[in-house]
Amino acid sequence: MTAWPSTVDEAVDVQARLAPSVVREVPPGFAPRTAAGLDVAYGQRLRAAVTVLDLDTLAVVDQAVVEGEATFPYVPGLFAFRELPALLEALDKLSTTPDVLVCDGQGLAHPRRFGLACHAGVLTGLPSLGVGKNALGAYEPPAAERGAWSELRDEGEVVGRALRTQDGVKPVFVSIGHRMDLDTACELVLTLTPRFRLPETTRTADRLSRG
DNA sequence: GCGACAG
DNA sequence: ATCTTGTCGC
Repeated sequence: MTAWPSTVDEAVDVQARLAPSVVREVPPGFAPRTAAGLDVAYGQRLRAAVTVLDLDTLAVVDQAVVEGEATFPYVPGLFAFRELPALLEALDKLSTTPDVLVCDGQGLAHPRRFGLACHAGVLTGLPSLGVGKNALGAYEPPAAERGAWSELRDEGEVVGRALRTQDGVKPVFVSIGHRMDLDTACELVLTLTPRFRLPETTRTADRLSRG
């Protein structure tokens, strides 16, 4: 439907126009049974992968891969325009609809409050959240135990959390995408990290994207 | 002006 | 993101 922008200015405009659509709360009775992991790998071409995990067993119950050309350069703050087109195609190829999208990157923790996770959520209408390996905003290191967290702030505003998913390892940076709240997002991330720093959704999608 | 800057 | 071997630790 909507064409993807090809310039930085157009992309920034798209973010400004879509940002007000973000819903910062979970749908009534939200009780996700599956979660999707989204990731993209780059080689000669890009490979977008989506895996769908059962939240009880963390087993992969569905997956899809799409290959394509990178149509937008990597520009901090405009990450979604590089990865989202292919990721949406992969989501379309799934035989099931996941209850929540777990994105590899930021959601609300973004200069214009519209990172990849927000963009993915708004365009699909699905609840979503972002888990970044690096932060955009400022934070104080959370306590060393798994489950400990501290606020991620940008320009004085709380935009996410630095969440420790394993004892003594670097925290991940969680922010809401769409139809989501921070408590629920962190709860989900902890469910998805029984053993490693990164969510199983991200890990399985990452493996799939590399073949 | 300079550095920092999700993946 | 990607270029890349061995190595330390559970």
